[in-house]
Amino acid sequence: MATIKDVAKAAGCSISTVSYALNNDKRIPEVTANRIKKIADEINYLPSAAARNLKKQNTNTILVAISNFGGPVYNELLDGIHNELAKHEYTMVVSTGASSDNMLKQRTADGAIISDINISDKFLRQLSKNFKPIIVLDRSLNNQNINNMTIDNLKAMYLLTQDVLSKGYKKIAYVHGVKDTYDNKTRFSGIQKALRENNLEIFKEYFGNFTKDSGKEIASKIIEESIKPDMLICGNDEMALGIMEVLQENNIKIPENMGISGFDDIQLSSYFTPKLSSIKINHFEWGQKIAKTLLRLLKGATEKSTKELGTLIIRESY
Amino acid sequence: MATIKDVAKAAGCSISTVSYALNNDKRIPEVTANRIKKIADEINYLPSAAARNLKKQNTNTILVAISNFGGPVYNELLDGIHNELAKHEYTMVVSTGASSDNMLKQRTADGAIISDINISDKFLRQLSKNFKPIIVLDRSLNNQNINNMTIDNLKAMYLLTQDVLSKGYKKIAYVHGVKDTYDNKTRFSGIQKALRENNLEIFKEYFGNFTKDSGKEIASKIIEESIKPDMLICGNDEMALGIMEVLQENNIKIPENMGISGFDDIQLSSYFTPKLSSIKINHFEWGQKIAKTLLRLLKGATEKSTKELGTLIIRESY
DNA sequence: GTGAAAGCGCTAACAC
DNA sequence: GTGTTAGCGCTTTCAC
Repeated sequence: MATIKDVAKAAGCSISTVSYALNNDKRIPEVTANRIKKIADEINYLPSAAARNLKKQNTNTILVAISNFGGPVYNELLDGIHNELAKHEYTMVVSTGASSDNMLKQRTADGAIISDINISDKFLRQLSKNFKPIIVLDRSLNNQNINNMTIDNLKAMYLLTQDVLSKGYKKIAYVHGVKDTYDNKTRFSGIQKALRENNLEIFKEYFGNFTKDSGKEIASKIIEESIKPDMLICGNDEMALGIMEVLQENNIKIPENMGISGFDDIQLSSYFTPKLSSIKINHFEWGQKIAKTLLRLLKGATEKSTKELGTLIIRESY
Repeated sequence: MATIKDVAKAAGCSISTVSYALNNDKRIPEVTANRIKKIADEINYLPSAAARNLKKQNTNTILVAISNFGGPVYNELLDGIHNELAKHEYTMVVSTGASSDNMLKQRTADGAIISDINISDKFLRQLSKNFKPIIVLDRSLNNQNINNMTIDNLKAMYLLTQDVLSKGYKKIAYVHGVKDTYDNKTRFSGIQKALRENNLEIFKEYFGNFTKDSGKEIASKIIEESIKPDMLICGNDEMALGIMEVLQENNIKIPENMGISGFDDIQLSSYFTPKLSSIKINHFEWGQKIAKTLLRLLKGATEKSTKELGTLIIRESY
């Protein structure tokens, strides 16, 4: 590995001159700078991030921590964030699980975007003491170094429930995702709010974990029940899809025998028969907004927490 | 930010003792070590990756560079790689576009896994001079520091084509993905090999770019052709899905009027009507294999290039 | 068992 | 315009 010293030797100058030249400092005449750059290139020199980061006390990198790569919701969000960050010469890096912990602890990034319920509030609060801007997408957590930008789950579910009610459904059940998560709780709150305003109560609650498999299990239970709900509002699309699959295999017709709705509007949902009604979030745009906010935070700005609005997509499932 | 110095001061010992204690060096008695660890914790000390990386000349991090987050094929692959790497205390980080370039150049990782055709062979070869193990998944590139682990496209497509032939299809067309990519070329070669062995020739070639939209465009053309193929072998599922959508809208029945096949077996393909026949790759397991190989490479082992086998999934589309 | 000190590869203040 | 040098925060060799 060639270092700045090697370049200096090859160019017959000092390492500071090399450093200046390579960083386009105006004091070095263009001719000299170009000569040095050429030499650096020839001996295959690439600056070491470790040394530079240590000296500059920053990394020019943003970490995005997600709960897993397998889910269908992150893709566009990540592309949106990256799209915006790249415009500003920031490097974006994505991690999950233990890797996120490591990256966060070691301050391998100048800022972080968190969407991983496995990372505890406590850890994040601890971290925020030494780590500048953190934006959380999956919880309501706030302090001088932590901002939250969440989806307006409550409002979206409130609207959806009102629409469901207007279609005449009476026995409305909610299919929970992971119980204590921010998304699940606020989604449920939206339903309850709409129900309450209509002097109704939730007919039944089922408990899943946001996965398709948990939806299937729930559907198996529903099939055996003598008194069934007439509408299932699900915490997300994946559970709704799992439920529909099993229900239909057991000759329960959707929406004739039972209505169902999801949340997220993943791609699959519009291909399923019947097409799933859901709440659509423009994840790409949301990602861009998040990145823009982070960039402002990095510059020292103070930002308010925001809520991203979803739009109700009514298709065939209720 | 607390540094090792602050810990030393607080503990009333030297920084070397702190370093030893924190790294579980056996020379430090457990009592002392625990006391120091507790103090470090109290003052919120976390070691700096930059300093440590600079000193140790490694990062304990693996970079995975992919072409975009939007595609449906990477998810399981990434989870597979991470799953294996995490077992060995490595940090995995994923990047795309310019971020990948930056990470690679700056040696922010000890090794890299590349699946991004936007990164040139030349750049990779250059990089391999200073950067230890690189595994490429999307091309056939080899030198002492670069290994390739690709999908056995040729074999898979050969098998698929033979199956297609056995079903009686005669006018077989190929829908290309991005023309000069390894995946596209080798997939086409597999088809040609099978055709040749049966004294047949490709009936027609269409040119897309692996996206659903390019599939739609191609379908629009096909509709207007007076002499149509009776079978479309597509370079991947996404194009096949796009084609099917448009074809069906125009009353061309699949598989009655025209057969079609994909490659990758993405989740959507089994939900589409008709269900798409494709080549399935177990991306999670493949990811694990890749990580294991990389880990061995990191230890200095020499590895041969490998080809991951796909399995033919015959459903309803031909 | 503990500490002093060198040094990893850079940046930037300062001197000339 | 160019060079000298301190120092970022660690690890590790060498003394004691």
